[in-house]
Amino acid sequence: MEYCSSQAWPEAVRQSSVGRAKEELIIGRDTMSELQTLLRKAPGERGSSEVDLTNKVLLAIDTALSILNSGDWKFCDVPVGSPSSVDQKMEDPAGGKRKNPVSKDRRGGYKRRKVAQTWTKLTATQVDDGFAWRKYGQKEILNAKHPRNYFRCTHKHDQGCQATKQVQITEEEPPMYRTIYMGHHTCRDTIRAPRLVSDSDSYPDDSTCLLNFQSSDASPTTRKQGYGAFFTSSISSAHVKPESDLTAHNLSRSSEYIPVQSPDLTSFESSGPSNMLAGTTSGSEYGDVISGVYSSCNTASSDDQQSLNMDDFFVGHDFEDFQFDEELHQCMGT
DNA sequence: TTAATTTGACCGCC
DNA sequence: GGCGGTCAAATTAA
Repeated sequence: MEYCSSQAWPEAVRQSSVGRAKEELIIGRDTMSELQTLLRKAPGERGSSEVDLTNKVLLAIDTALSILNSGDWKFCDVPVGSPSSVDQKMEDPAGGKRKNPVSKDRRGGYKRRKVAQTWTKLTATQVDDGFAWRKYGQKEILNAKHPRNYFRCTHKHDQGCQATKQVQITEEEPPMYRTIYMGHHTCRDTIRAPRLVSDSDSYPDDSTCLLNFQSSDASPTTRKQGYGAFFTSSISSAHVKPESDLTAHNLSRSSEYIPVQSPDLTSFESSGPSNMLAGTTSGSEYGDVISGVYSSCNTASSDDQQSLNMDDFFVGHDFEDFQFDEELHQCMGT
C-alpha cells in the first residue's frame, strides 16, 4: 500500500488547511469574547443569544479541529490517493486477493487497511457526529461484554470516503460509548450548513461537557442526515440507554426514546462537541450528564488529558483566562 | 423499490 | 491459530 509523505502533499494545500483552521479558531475566539461581554451583563439583559454564541464558538472550534483532524497536512499515515487505490483492489475480483471469486456466497474478501489516523471519543451517550454512517459489521470482542460495531461513511462508494468508526460500550461503570474514528472524511457531505440554535435558551446546571483540545487530532466535521444509521443531535444527546447493547437497532432507531421538544429538532445541523452542549438542553430533562472526552491515539491515558469543564467554561468563568492562542498552537503542534 | 441493517464468512495481522 | 476488521448476501424497514 502506498502512503503519502509530507512532501507528497502540496504545500499550498497544507497551508490553506492550516489557514482555514486558524480562521475558524479566530472566529471562535472573537465569539468567545463576545460571549464574555454578554455574561458580564445581568442575566435579564442577556436574552437568549448566549446559546447562539456558545453554539457559534463550538462550531468554529469543531470546524477547526475537523480541518486539523483531516491529518493530510501533517500526518503521513493516511492511505493516499482516491479511495480508490484501496477499494479498487478490494472490489475488483480480478485485481483482488480473493481465492475464490466465483463463489456466490463469497464474503469477507478484503484487504485490511494499515494504520490510519485514529481519534477516540468517549461519551456517556451516543453522540451525533453528524456524518452519515452505515453500519457494516458487528463483532463480539474477546473479553468484552458488549459487541463492537463497525461503521463506514455512507459515501464510501459514491465519493470514495474512507472514514470509518467503531463504536463500543465500555466495561466501565457507568458504561460509556467509545467511538474510534479511523481515517478522515473526504466526502463532500462534510460541508455543513449554518448551525441552528437549540430549542432551549437555558443551560442546565447539571450538565458537564469535557473537551480535550490537547492533541492535534479532532472530531470530524459533521452534517446531519435523518435516516437510517444517521444520528441526530436530539437522539444522541437526549437518549441514554447504557444498559442496552449498542446494536444497530439502538443506534439507528434510538429516536423511539426521544421526546421531541421542538418540531425542528431533528433538522438541526450539529456536530461532535457542540452537540454535547446542545444536547444538554434536552438531556437534562432526564437528569443526564452529558460528558465527552476526546482524545487522540497519541495521547495515552485520560489521566493527563487537559479537559475543559464546560460548566465552568460557560458559567461564571473569566474568559480572559482562556489562552486560545496557546490551544491553537498545541493543536497545530507549533 | 430503495436503502440500511444483520450476520456468517473470509482474510490479514500478530 | 486466534482475533479482529471487512465483505456482501439476505433480510428488514421506510
